[in-house]
Amino acid sequence: MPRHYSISELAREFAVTPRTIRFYEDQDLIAPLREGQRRIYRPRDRVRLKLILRGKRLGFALKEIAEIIDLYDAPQGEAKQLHTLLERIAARRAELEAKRADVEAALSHLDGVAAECRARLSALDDDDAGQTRKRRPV
Amino acid sequence: MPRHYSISELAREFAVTPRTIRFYEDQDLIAPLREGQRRIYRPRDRVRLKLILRGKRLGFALKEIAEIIDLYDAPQGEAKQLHTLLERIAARRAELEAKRADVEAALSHLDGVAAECRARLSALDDDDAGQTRKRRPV
DNA sequence: CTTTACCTTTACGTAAACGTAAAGTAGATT
DNA sequence: AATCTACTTTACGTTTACGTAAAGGTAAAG
Repeated sequence: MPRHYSISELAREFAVTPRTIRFYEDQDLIAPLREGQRRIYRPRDRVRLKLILRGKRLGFALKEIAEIIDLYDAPQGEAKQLHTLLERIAARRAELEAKRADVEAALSHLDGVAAECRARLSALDDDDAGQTRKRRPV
Repeated sequence: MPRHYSISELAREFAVTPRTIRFYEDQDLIAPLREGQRRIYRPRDRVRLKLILRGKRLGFALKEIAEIIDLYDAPQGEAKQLHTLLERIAARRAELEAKRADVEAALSHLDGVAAECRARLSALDDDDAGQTRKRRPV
């Protein structure tokens, strides 16, 4: 595994444009090293990008994603800070569980429609059978 | 339960503005009746709005949501159409399962951070105990 | 030495999803 | 009759998340 990546390497891997990655940097979501003028992305930068894109797929805004990522690489500090960190993690957990509930609801709704769809299909088959006997019933 | 709703009633219930609901109508996502000039929303319109908002929470664009909703109230038609409908449903299902996987990954990642956080806390407690004996260990 | 392949910054453009104001309508209330 | 209250349309404004040139730097290849 390479120690670091160029911007277009990362762009290719995650199917985004370099512009997108530079934009995330501009929004302080990622902070690659520089080698002269060029950006050098370490594995941890790659992980951050991955987290950003996952957050996007789940419908989080970049600002929210920034807060979420901050949770990940901030587990330093005193006991009090660790406690507030745990609270913020719990809040994010709740958001994610809500999203999971939404996904489950959407899935079961979709399954319901599919079931009805298949029912209509078998009804059509039955009609067909009653008239022409061409298809076998389910 | 009321047979129908005004736009501001729906807006209140779902915590959006009337403007938002009118916008969805402009985008052909919803089509209320009219009583003179006023919009009248039936229960099915309310359900549609609910589906729209759920789609939004999951990060779908309004155009995608339009296609998804079309799946729901289109289960009419011939066998061939029903088959292509089933295929499109399967495609949406795959998208939703991918989203669910993303949610699960994010949740377990978050749990990992929380665990590390608690570990650091107990380490701090241990240090404390070794020095002052004030807190009990976990 | 020039071309090629990447990279850089700067900056204006754009699509999506509404926000917000303006100006008017229509029914209920005082 | 006048004033609310809730609705309407029209239209320009705004934020987010990039797209898309434009103009230039740098190192390797031909």
